[in-house]
Amino acid sequence: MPPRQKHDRLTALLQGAGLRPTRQRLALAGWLFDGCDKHVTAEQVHAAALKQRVHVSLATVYNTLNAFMGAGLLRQVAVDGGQIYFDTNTGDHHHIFDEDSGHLTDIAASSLRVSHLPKLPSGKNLARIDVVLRVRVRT
Amino acid sequence: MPPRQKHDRLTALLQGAGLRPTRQRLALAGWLFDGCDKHVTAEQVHAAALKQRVHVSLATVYNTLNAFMGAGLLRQVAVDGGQIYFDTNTGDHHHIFDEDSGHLTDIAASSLRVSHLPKLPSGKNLARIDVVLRVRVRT
DNA sequence: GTGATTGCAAATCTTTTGCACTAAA
DNA sequence: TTTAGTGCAAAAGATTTGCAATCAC
Repeated sequence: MPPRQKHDRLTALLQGAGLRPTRQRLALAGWLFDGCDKHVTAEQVHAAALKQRVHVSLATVYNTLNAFMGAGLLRQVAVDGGQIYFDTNTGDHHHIFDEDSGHLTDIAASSLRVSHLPKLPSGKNLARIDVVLRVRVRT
Repeated sequence: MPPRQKHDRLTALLQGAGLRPTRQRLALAGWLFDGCDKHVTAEQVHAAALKQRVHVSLATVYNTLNAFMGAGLLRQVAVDGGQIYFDTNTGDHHHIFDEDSGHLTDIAASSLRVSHLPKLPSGKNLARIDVVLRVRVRT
């Protein structure tokens, strides 16, 4: 995609989410939403920004990621207590977590089936089902 | 259960796990493994210990929880990135997570069914399946 | 006795916040 | 011009670690 068109697409994306398309947000969005699904920490996003010579402070990375989350552009995944992973795939899907490497992979919601759900607490609704297949090398 | 018998049970539990039954470990184990499944943070364990007038430092609580984890007496649950939850139920089960209150509830593995699993990365084995049903009040 | 365990404080790591400054609308 | 967003540094929260004192074996 030509740079001009890319810029316009990102600007539309951010404005559509009610976010001002600032230079920092455009840079982060350009990397996050390049079409490849990602599972990243704030630190990794910061490093990626610096690598493409865009100055963004780590605080702004956190602020931006949280803003993107609030706008529904990103999701959080919880796999280990340590740090927060942001998932650029906001569609209906699950994860494979490699316990050896700490690496996350998406799996389509349709590639597995959860059935026979138990009764939920009264007054509560199912918001989402998160499935994590934890794998590791055979011991 | 009489105190003496309880003490012996806990001592056996710790020794069986290869851990020395120190006063602190016995106190924490006595509360953690009282028969009721719990989902707790280190802070909550520390508070519970102090409430029953057992002096344990927070650092020791962490060390102990990690030792219990290594011995397979506890498990970690990841639901939100914030802090680590320790689960006293090490059996095969899943969770309901109440997004409004942050409260976790166990559900028996048999109360739901995960089928049609995708192909796993080659050389890797399925270590565990974690399912979290995220619920909240109807909006 | 000897090595594991503890307590404390300090260090580390991740994330958030306050505030003056800058940039978008 | 008006308000949202940014950068920095400092704060906050969670967890780990170094080391001397203590305890279980």
